[in-house]
Amino acid sequence: MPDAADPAPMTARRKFRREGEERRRQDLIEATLDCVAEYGLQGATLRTIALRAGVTAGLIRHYFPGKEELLQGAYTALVGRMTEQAKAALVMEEASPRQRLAAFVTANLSAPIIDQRVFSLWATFIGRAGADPTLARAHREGYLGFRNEVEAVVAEVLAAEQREPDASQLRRHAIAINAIIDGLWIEGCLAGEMFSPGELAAIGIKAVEAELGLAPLKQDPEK
Amino acid sequence: MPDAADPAPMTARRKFRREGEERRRQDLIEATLDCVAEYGLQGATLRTIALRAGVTAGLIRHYFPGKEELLQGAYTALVGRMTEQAKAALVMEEASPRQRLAAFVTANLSAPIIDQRVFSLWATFIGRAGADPTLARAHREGYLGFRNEVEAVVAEVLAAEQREPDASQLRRHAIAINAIIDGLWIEGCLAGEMFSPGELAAIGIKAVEAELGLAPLKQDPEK
DNA sequence: GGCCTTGTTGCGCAAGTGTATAAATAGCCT
DNA sequence: AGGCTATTTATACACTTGCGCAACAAGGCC
Repeated sequence: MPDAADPAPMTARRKFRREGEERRRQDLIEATLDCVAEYGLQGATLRTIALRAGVTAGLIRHYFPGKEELLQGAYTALVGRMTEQAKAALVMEEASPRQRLAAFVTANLSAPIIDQRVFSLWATFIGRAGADPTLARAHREGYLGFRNEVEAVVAEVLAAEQREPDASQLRRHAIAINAIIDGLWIEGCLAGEMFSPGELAAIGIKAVEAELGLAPLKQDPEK
Repeated sequence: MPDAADPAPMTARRKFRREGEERRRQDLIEATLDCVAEYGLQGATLRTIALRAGVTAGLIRHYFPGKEELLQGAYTALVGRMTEQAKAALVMEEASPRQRLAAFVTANLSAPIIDQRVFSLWATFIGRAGADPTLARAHREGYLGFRNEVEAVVAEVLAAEQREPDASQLRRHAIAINAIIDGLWIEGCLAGEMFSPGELAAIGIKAVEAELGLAPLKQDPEK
């Protein structure tokens, strides 16, 4: 009785809630992306990630075999979201091919695709592509998927203009248009304040139409 | 005599050579860039860098107050080299503005500017621009410098064609052309094998000429 | 040649890292 | 209500990290 003194836990054990497995995984991945975007790969430690997710570090190992798998999961989620958003701008039915192309360019050069956080994540991960074949392949697949979408719309646009480009020309157009969008996307993410709202999209549309040899729609042709 | 036993250094102290200050700094910065490109920011530890540079880790502190300054120095050196190389393609005298523009595009889309290592470095550092104002400013300055160069050549090209674009048009052209070059540069660095030699340059030149509304030089106009 | 400066090494340290594992408790099932 | 189990916490551990410091020696100077 008297001997077993009061356990007197000086520090109470932390309260916690049990969450569904999928929910926790998503939370952890989101916290990982937050940390990578904010502190870089070196600053994204398990403890920081756990803190951001509102759990303790040990829990991560319950959902991921190790840090590497967590990062891979985070990158996969990021790429998935990016390509999904980019392609979403193409689904508008009942619009002329040209309108769809313009809408596609505009969507890819406006919020939420123009976003500094996403750019930071993209750059941080893609910077490792040279050393990590997994990343390199993931980029390649995403890039080709995106380019094929572009190529499909371009084909529609040119068909509507009674032009019949061969496969080689189509490929070149798609590569060039993809580059235009990528280049403007980067600048918009890195220094958005340098451009007035809608300016990047306008520049992009003009450049794309020039690449395809399309006459401007409304304005008088050049000066 | 007998007491002070043989010091008997089991391991001999490492031999070394004294190098000039500037030489050592450059070596250390180069080793840093190597490590960052190969292992990322997290893998670029003082010990790894020192090993690559052929010195011991402690020496780094003799030349840089801390790791952060070393990384800043490395990034500064990288940016300097990149812009220097990019601009070097413009110095050719005795060439028509159009030839200079084409040469500029070609140079920026060929080796050594198309280079996976440099791209990895660029991406790794620029990914931190969102969180590090120093990096953001460095990028901004480099970008504007590059864009101004582009704008100057564009002005020359259009002047030679008897066209008189206003400042706003010139700005838009420069932004678009810069984006074209950047976008193609990225693809060339990330997946160079996907393009035949000179293909990116050819696509870039065509896209730039389309953006400026220039008729192709040799071939019959379009198809 | 011997000294003196200082570039350079070698080692130690506290903080932080990813991983491993035991102890606790939240919440479902009966 | 009470037990079971899987989720979650907490702690330990081996290792690495950036940094500080004292000893050492390379190479110029007299």
